[in-house]
Amino acid sequence: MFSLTCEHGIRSLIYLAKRDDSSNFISIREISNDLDIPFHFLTKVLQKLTEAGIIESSRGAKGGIRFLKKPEMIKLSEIVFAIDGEKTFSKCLIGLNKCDEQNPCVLHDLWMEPKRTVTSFLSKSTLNDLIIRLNNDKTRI
Amino acid sequence: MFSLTCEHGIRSLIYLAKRDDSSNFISIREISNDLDIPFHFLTKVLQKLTEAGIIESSRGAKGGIRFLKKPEMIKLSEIVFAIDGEKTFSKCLIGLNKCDEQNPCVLHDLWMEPKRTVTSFLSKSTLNDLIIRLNNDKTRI
DNA sequence: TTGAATTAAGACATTTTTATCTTATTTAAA
DNA sequence: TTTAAATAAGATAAAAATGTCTTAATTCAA
Ligand code: FES
Ligand code: FES
Repeated sequence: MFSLTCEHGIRSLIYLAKRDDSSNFISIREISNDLDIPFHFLTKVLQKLTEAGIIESSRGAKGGIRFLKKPEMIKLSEIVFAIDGEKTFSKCLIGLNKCDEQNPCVLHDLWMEPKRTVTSFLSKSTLNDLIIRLNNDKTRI
Repeated sequence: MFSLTCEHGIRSLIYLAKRDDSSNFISIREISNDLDIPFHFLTKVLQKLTEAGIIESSRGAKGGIRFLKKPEMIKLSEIVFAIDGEKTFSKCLIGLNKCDEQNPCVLHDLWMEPKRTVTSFLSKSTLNDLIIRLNNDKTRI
């Protein structure tokens, strides 16, 4: 559903939201260790989120990343769009060049409703909505 | 959402269902030309569908592929599972090793409903449900 | 001011996906 | 029986995604 890169990005931000004291930077090395994501791969994933203005980074001692936006304002859809691209869920299911009412493929009409529930899930869910679930100690990142 | 391979598979079967006279084989070269899919790539895609028992193939003159099952019995989910794998929509959204009520990730609960609408769309839609939409001449494969 | 810690950036390697090419096998019909 | 037509299968190539390594730049604190 999402690229591996995107999965790493989502998990990192959930981790960050859980740990966030909103003033200090959290080191990428630490995220990498705790979430078991290859360090150098992760730095590149997080650079995308930095470019997207979701987080900011600082080099050097005490460096790392922290939120630019508040976790209650960061929607899952922003993260997915920043990493996998804006068109992630608006492309035609069978890869035709356009996807709209004027140019429907055979799947188009039937796909609209499930598509709506997916995109609404992504655009309604914020990082805060997600981390509260960590109160249940079964729940994993 | 689907791999390109899977998109090609779905489009080919829709094309086949539209053309099917159920007794003759339709040549892969023809499908390749009409749907603008690279021929040798397409033969491999269709081999997966043959292995899955959805279609059968015949070599030689007058060869090609035809349905083994009736199009009204072939669900979109079968095609997707045959090509992209059984777990295409049952894997954890953020890539954790398990996805069930006993091992939920932070997204799990919120994902269940949109996931249900997607999987139900795939398991309810048969090839026949799709090709009737081709009566509308706007509709494309 | 220097050194240690840390991310940025770019080169490189590996794996997976997508695409092409060649040869073998099968089928139908002349 | 021979030939043309077609898919099967396997080798190879190209592109994209994933993963690693090295060097540069930056930051903090001793
Ligand atoms: S045109 Fe194919 S899903 Fe909309
Ligand atoms: S455990 Fe992650 S979606 Fe179910």
